[in-house]
Amino acid sequence: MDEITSSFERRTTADVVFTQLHREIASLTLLPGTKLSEAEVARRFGVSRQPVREAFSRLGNLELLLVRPQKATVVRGFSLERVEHARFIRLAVELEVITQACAVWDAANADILQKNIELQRQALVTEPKQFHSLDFQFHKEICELGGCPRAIDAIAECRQKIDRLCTLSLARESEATTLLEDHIALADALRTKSVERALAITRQHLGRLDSTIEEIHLTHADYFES
Amino acid sequence: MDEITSSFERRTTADVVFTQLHREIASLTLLPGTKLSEAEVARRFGVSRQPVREAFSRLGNLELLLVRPQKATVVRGFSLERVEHARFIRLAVELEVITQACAVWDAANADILQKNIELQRQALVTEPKQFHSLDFQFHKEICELGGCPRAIDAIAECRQKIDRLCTLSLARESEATTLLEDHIALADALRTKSVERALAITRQHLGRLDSTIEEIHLTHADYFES
DNA sequence: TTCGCGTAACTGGTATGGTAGAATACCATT
DNA sequence: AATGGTATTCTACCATACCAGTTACGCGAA
Repeated sequence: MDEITSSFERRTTADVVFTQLHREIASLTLLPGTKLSEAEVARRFGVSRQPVREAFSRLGNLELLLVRPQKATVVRGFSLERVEHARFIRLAVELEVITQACAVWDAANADILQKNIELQRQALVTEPKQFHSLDFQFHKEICELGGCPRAIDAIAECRQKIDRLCTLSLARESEATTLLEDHIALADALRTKSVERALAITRQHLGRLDSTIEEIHLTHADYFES
Repeated sequence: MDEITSSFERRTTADVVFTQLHREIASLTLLPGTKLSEAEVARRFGVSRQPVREAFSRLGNLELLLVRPQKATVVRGFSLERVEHARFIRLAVELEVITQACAVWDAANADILQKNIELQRQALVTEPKQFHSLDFQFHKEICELGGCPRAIDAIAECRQKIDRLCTLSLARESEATTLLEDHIALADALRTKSVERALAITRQHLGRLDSTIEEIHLTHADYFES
């Protein structure tokens, strides 16, 4: 999740400002449409405007901020187009990961994945909060064991864009059971190397977000840009 | 500093520096390993260090520059891992685009694509240089007609990373004939909505880059990082 | 000659002041 | 009251100066 907090390297002031602002935007502490100014943020953090500027630039690259010359910079809202694009890319990548994983899958891989599923099952009843990180871990292990270790980065990037949106949904917890069933089915399809079935499950699995996205689009239309 | 660089939007100094440096890096005018310093580039463009800094930051985000605190900034070399990752993502996206395109393809779409192919055929004998832009256009039209207009952006992003590498290859021209044949076969598969065949062709089509990449990895090992 | 060390010449990061352009408030005129 | 032009006040952008690490070079000693 946190490729940002690669905390070994020297952390510059700009890094600190960036990380904090990123957190606040992603968690919707800063709502879409909020106006930010270099000077104001600089005062808030007790630093000069330069590192703030740097942070703004990076957040702009991530499409979290809209900074236009000589005009106020604002927190970007959601865009159905961008969210659907991210969802599309993630689907495409996951499908190809599954395809390649099926080609190399063996019993050892299946066992490793099974262990993760057991943890998910436990988390579902004891610590639902932890389920999401296990979910991520599940997909990550498929990438790594399937021979596409870097694919998880692309997936995480897409997830990030969608997750900011899904923070608004209330129904996420109740879906965990369904997601776990998907994971079990997917692990089984992998074990038997049933490519077509694994792909179909993946499509359905990722498709479950669509209703959530649609719901939020209707209930929080004011947070959307276009 | 007020040269009318590009018509409508106001182009900041940082934009100009970024665009120019990007061009030079992508075209290998600036070779991997070349050391750049903010001050030096600033002098070269006759601007202050600030816009240069901004440009460096953006190029760093694109993994074209490696900027490390208190040490010299260098033009990043190639990395087989990064190139293969880009190739992987592109393949994944193209495959899913084809899948979705097959689902909605109709005769009108087939005609539009056919026109492009005719142009490619002509370009092959008259203006080989133009073939590559038609190639891009071909894939773009599939995206748009297939209902994934933004997918071409992701594809272009991957292409960019690979193209910088392929500039080093001599054999690209001779491959054009093969690529055209792929395009013809792909268009045919789409017209008949043969999903599996279209996917297989796409895999083969994109796989043709592998030998080129491998060749360059061997002949220009010094431009590679890891 | 070779090795060790200190210094000087870099590097990018930060702070601050000033500038041009865009938005807004406000007053004059109709 | 409605509207047009103007002045004020925002904004991000750019330039300059300074700082803290890093590197490289040269000098002196072994």
